Amino acid sequence: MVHGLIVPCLTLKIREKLTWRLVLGAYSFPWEYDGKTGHFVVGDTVLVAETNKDQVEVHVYSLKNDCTDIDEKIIVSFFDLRNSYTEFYEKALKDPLLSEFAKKYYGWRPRQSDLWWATVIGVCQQNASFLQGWKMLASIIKLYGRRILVGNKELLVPPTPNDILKHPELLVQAKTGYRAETIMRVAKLFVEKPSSEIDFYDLISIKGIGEYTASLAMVLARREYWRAPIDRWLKRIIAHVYRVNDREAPKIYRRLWGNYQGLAALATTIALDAVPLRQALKRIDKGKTIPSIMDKPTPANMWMFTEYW
DNA sequence: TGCCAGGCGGGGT
DNA sequence: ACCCCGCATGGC
Repeated sequence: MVHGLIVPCLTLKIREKLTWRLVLGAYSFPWEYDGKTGHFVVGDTVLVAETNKDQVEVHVYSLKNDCTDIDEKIIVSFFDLRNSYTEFYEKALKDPLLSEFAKKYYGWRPRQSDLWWATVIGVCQQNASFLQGWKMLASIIKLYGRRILVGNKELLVPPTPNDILKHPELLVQAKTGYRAETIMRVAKLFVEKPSSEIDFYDLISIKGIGEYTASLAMVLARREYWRAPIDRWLKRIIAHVYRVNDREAPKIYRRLWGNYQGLAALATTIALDAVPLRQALKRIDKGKTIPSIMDKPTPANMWMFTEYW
């Protein structure tokens, strides 16, 4: 149990209309988003985003009892407010798979992740379903038990690389299986080298991290949207939608999405509720290409399912 | 029960 | 460059 000392530093009213419900809610646990307010730990700060209709106010709190060096850039960067994403959405509106999603959620973009945790997210997605992977992540968070109190809200926070190295046995308890060894090697890298100096090649040279995982991490943490985290799931979907061989899928995706392959890949997982491949292909054939599952967790609604995590 | 699921690496050809 | 297999685990 860790309680940081929380100090309010600044508040910013945001003008951009971003389909905030999805910006704050996609891939969020219940302790991060409750349908109205988002709580996100960003480095040594906590961002609290309060929505009121389509108005949003973001408060930045310091975990270090010190507001020096804290400015609006943290918020701008976290939500990528400097970029409008129009080029992506122009493409998406014309795409057979993403047009409905783009129409309904125009302006959505991923929040910026911490590179360390983004890499763990990637590892937990390896050879596992959406639900299995995110259960692992929730289990890791709960077992290591880092918490921050913001007002009367208790935030659960992912373990640090040092936490992992100190208690590696909890990874097995979290049902990560053979991924535990990989996560430990990742933790070791992040202890040895400052996160800001770690790049794609550092990640991919770790045993257990391949192109998919490293690409996903760089998409989530660095917004390197030109990278293509194409797994078996997306490869088959691409082949199905654009009527090409599996083998040609990466080439076609690059041609179609160019600098936005990573963004398109993430949007696709949300649009199809990350259902397993067979179901995903059926959904595409039926034209159900926006989030629609309500009775179990999906990328779009996982914040509603307290009992699953 | 056995097999699959958002990968990966090692060992074959 | 390919192809193939094993790998922890949970869910069906």
